[in-house]
Amino acid sequence: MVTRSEENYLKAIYHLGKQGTVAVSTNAIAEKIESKASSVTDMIKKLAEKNLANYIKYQGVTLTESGRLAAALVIRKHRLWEVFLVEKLNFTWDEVHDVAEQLEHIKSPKLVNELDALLGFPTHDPHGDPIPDKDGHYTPLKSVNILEVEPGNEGVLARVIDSSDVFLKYLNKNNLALGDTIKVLDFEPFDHSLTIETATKKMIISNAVAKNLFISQEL
Amino acid sequence: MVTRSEENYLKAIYHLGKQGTVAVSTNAIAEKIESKASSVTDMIKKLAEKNLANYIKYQGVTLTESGRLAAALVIRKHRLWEVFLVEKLNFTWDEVHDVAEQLEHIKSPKLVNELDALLGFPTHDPHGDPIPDKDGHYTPLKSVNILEVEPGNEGVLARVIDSSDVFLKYLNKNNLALGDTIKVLDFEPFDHSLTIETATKKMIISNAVAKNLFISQEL
DNA sequence: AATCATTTTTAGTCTCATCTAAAAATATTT
DNA sequence: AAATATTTTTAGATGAGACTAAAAATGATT
Repeated sequence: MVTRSEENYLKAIYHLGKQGTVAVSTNAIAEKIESKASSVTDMIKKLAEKNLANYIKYQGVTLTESGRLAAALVIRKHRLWEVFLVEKLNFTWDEVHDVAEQLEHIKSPKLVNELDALLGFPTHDPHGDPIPDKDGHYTPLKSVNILEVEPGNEGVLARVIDSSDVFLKYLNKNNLALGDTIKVLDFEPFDHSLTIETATKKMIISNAVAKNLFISQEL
Repeated sequence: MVTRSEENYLKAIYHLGKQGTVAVSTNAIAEKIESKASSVTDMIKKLAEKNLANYIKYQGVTLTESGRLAAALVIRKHRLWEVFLVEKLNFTWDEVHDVAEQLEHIKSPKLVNELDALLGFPTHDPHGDPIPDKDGHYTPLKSVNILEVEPGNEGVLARVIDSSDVFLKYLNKNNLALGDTIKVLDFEPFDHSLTIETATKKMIISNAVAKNLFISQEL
């Protein structure tokens, strides 16, 4: 049995180390999970013991095949629940995270599969992140940071990185939502801000905001 | 903060002691929760410390007003999730219990209220048990065991007690479901079995089955 | 009322997941 | 390459929540 706490560590390693393929440092995990390095060392040992992680002292940690799968399945649940909360229970995308963080640990294969079906087998969560399938696989969205788009080109807002309350509220306030078409008009070299145009208006976004917006140009 | 474990104890006391109004023994709780009497004593002390329970050594335990509310809200969540699983996710009523046992501990007032709305504010769960409202109140179903019904009278199947797989499968096989109107035709003193009549057929049910069927005569 | 049986409580131990403080290893700087 | 700084690990402690075994209280029986 993988405990709730172990699942959280697996998730952190998965996110920090490109699906757990790249070694992640003890401190990085501690920061992500908001714990202390010593706690992380303890837990990593336990994960290695259970064959979920590869660990060499002082060298950081990666995930084994089964660790990677376990992490992906937790992330799958997290993102499916996020879709459910937004689509069926009228949550806004800045409200879903804490609840999904609890729901992702519910253990019931049937529940996950039925939830998936109820939602129509979604491929992305409300933040634009891809939802892994039952085998932990997904096709990463080919999205590009809006700062790398040449002025004059446009695309669909496909993903945001920061999922803090303030940032998502900022997006709401400015009528920016996933799926919106955004055209890049101008890049300002002085402060690295961007002028963009949406269906409804023209606006200037700071570099700090732009860094968090990813658009997909295909679709 | 009420922990998951504390919630389980509150629920047990609530169920065993008529909403926690009647003193419940340490042993009874231990049996219900599948733990040991010593563990129960420890936990009861903690609940009393938090003003959720009234505890006098060797005299059993009752719930305080806030303990009663806390327990009712957990039960509310449990039963709402059961409805959700059956109505939206194609669970059969014998599959819901374990999962609902996990889901009932999710903390999010918004989640509960929205779920309630999504389900159309149900008043009873799939087993016929009433769902408490936000204040922990509910009108207990005035249902009576079918063995206590005078031959000749009828009612609506409102509640079943046994929720084991075999029993629920038995009901399915014999086309008996909650909401069905059942008329009692005859009581057989020899083996305490009953002859009943449903919309579709006449049948004889054993005493063991009859003990688990409750019908409501108003509605 | 005295003995026996049962229930409940206490005392002490265990595991899990965390922490602090100190020691050890690695990385960086001069 | 030595000294200093940073990171990581170890050692030992803590709090939940559970357990076993023994002691204390209550209840039942003669």
